[in-house]
Amino acid sequence: MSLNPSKPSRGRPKTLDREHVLDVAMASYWKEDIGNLSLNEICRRCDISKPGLYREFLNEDGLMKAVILKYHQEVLSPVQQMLSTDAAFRETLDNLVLFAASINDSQGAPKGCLLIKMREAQMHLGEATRAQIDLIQEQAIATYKKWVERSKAKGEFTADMSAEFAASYIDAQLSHASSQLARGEDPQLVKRILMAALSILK
Amino acid sequence: MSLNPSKPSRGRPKTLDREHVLDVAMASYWKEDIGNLSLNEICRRCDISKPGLYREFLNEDGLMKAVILKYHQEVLSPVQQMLSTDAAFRETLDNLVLFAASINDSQGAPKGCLLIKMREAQMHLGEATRAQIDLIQEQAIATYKKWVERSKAKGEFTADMSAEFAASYIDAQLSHASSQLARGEDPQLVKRILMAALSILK
DNA sequence: CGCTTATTGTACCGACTGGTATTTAATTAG
DNA sequence: CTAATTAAATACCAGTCGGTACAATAAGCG
Repeated sequence: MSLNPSKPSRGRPKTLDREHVLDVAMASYWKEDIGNLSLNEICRRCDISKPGLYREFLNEDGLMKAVILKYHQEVLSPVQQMLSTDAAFRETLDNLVLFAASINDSQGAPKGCLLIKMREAQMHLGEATRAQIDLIQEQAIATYKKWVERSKAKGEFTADMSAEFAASYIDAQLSHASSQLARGEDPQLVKRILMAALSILK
Repeated sequence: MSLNPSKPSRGRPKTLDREHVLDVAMASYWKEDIGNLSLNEICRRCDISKPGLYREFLNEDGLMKAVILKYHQEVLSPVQQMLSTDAAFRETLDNLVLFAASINDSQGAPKGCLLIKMREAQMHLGEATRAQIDLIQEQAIATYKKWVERSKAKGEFTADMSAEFAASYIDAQLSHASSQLARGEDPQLVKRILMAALSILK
């Protein structure tokens, strides 16, 4: 409607590129120590003024919530979609491992999952950010659970445990792998540990 | 020698109680968000002045290193000793689980392992603290490895994996359990996940 | 009693934080 | 053109941080 891309609105035209700011902020939070990344630093990196950032995101909490939302849409959603396909359980499980342990050794590349990293950051995350993280987390567990239930129905999941527990277990192991990667541990070892832990599902 | 407890040394008598400070600091770091605990706050809680703390511990890095050292001596050493007994592998493994998932629901009680919590704190830990953490970590892995090797020799460990990998795996799972507890997750669920993950060793 | 030695706490430092009041610049509407 | 509207950036705020200069204090020694 009014969101017409060619909107000759009143006032001074906006130059702040929201997506660019989110890109820079996401990469920064992902790669570096979240607790030591100030808004001032983000502004410096985006070459925007601080009031500009506050006008766009309200406050630090707003920025981080927007970042985690973008991360979910761009990185996590594809994985969740993969869990909704009809592929064989083991095949999907392998894909999950590949995703979690995906190795990108290029210097400065982000390691692990930003969501997990934020969840583990004990720092004072704002309420909105925290709520957003919890929401995504719940969605993930629910997705795992449905996946396991479908696989059980197909006879592809035979381990003796509830779908509920299996979902928690899978989430826990993937989270841990991400956390190890973020800490800089050897990706090959992380992958082996993950595969060993998930082997109880076969 | 000269460390005689009754030393009528010159100068103004010392009133700063090093052990008390370490107790308070350890409990604080253990229970709360490490990144948001300032030296000022520690001083307030110990009722000491800031220069007093600096004289005793040099700087924040020194304090944290001293804390993690105390934690190792008081909390971790007994566990490592347990791993050096001749008890049956499974029995020791059960004890390990009990320790890791030890439930203390009293309000404000520390959850999880301080060492793991510090390792995960992405915040800028000082060099001395970081080195101390790495050292203890290496010791732990080495202890696990020896334990597995002894158990293999006794025929009590039959899983098809190297002692090296088993040690990493055990450490990883215990770390993760600690991390979950610190995050406030349900201790019963954490324990079930841990037991499931360690079941591949039996 | 000073003199020396050692520890104390007050009061401060510069740097940085999240957040904002205020002015200036760029555009459309009339 | 002027007025209205919107966004821009400068310059600031109070608060906190890790860390320190320095003077006061309390003891033994002579």
